[in-house]
Amino acid sequence: MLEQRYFRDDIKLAADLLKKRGYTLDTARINKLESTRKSIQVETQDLQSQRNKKSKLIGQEKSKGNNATELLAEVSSLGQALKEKETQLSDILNQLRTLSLNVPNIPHDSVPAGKDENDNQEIKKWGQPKKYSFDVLDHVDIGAQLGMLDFEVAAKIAGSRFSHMSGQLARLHRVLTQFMLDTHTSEHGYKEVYVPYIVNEKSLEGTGQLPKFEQDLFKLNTEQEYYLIPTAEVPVTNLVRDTILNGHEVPLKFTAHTPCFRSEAGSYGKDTRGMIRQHQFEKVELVQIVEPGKSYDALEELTGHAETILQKLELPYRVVSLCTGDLGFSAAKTYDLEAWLPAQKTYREISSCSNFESFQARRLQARWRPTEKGKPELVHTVNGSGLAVGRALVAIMENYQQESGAVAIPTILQPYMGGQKLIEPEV
RNA sequence: GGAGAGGUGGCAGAGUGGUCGAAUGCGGCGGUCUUGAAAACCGUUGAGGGUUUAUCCCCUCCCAGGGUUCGAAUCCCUGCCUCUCCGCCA
Repeated sequence: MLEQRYFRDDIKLAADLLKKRGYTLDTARINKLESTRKSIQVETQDLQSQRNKKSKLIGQEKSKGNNATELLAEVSSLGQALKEKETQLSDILNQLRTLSLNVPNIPHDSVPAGKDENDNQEIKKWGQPKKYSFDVLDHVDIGAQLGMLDFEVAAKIAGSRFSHMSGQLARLHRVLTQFMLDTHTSEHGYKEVYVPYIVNEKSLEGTGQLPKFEQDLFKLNTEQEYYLIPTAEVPVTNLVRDTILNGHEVPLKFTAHTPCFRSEAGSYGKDTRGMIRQHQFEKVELVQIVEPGKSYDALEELTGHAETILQKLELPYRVVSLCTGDLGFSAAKTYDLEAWLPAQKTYREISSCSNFESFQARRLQARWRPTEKGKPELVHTVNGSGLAVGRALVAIMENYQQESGAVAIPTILQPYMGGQKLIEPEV
């Protein structure tokens, strides 16, 4: 959600800024709503004020033992008009709210202009893709050869876009999250949190998934409006919903490991092979709640924390700054980390780190008090994956594959795997 | 799942339908006193919004949403949450 002042004082500017990301703001409608809002609000408040005064007088008269028939008549005639105005006002406020909940964030100045992912800007590259003396396989074939990755049985149990792992591969998958969490808590200063995997509408509205992206979510068929989380960003960021933090509490740095559930509606035919795009996957998330002036530093820092994981795993990757056209709904700026996949001979997204500025905070009413006596201000929220565990596993399988069909274990993970250096096919 | 109790300001805790945005206590902030601090005393202390250059002024908010009423923190309905007891259970 954008600042109200954009709608009131500078709608032209807002429209121009949003144009950059290919969004057309309905300025005519907003202007109209805004001007009626203004007059109706003033009228409503005036009527309310009259009513309050007269009702108070009635009370005073009655306590003196007088009967205030005249006043009573005056006020009840106000009642009808007031009720009408109040309904009109709340109707307009609702319309404005719905409208603003559907307006995306404004891209930061530093975001490269562009239409789609082809215009994203590569910021840096790290590591050298290995040369292989044999024909590389993709993770699906590697997994099949190991006998530890099975999509058919997953399809039987659930359906398409699910996976089943077993043995050492399942262990490596688990160990990866362990390693990521340990790194972020002990080296990067994040506090580990455990959170619900099911959330209510309010939480999803707070982080921007609702009302616009309901079709991407799994909604539970229960009496209450429950959804499975699409990312830990939702429950973790909502920790600070409706709170005013003291100056010394900021920044907050949280990390959480959760499963993520995405309906992937509208991605038919995309990444149908393998575990790149699943309905259920694991992710270690990084979330920072920071003061407004520091959110861009925090974004750089947090992105670095995610990069650290890739570096420790010795996986070649690159950092890409998403262009205005490819930016997510809530983000003001996003870096994607893309790991090298030898089978696809390309870099694929494995983490996405974004600064939302005050966009989420405004929806969440997440604020802080800069000074003891000062007025509360909105915080900024920054988050990123650190990393997507399934995709990290894919990257390891493909980058560390051996001619024998085995997969080497990255040095950093070997202690977690009981000193084992290799995952070999089951006989 | 059954039975009961309750949700009020940073916290604790009052509140006969009529100056209640809310007593009181604690905490916080400012001051007096003190070499300094503590104690004591005095004052102050919620959030959002409208109008305004600003002050003033006004409106809304006592879990949420409806309703009754000239007037609701107080009465009625619905939902959510918390607590206690019983049952079941990882």
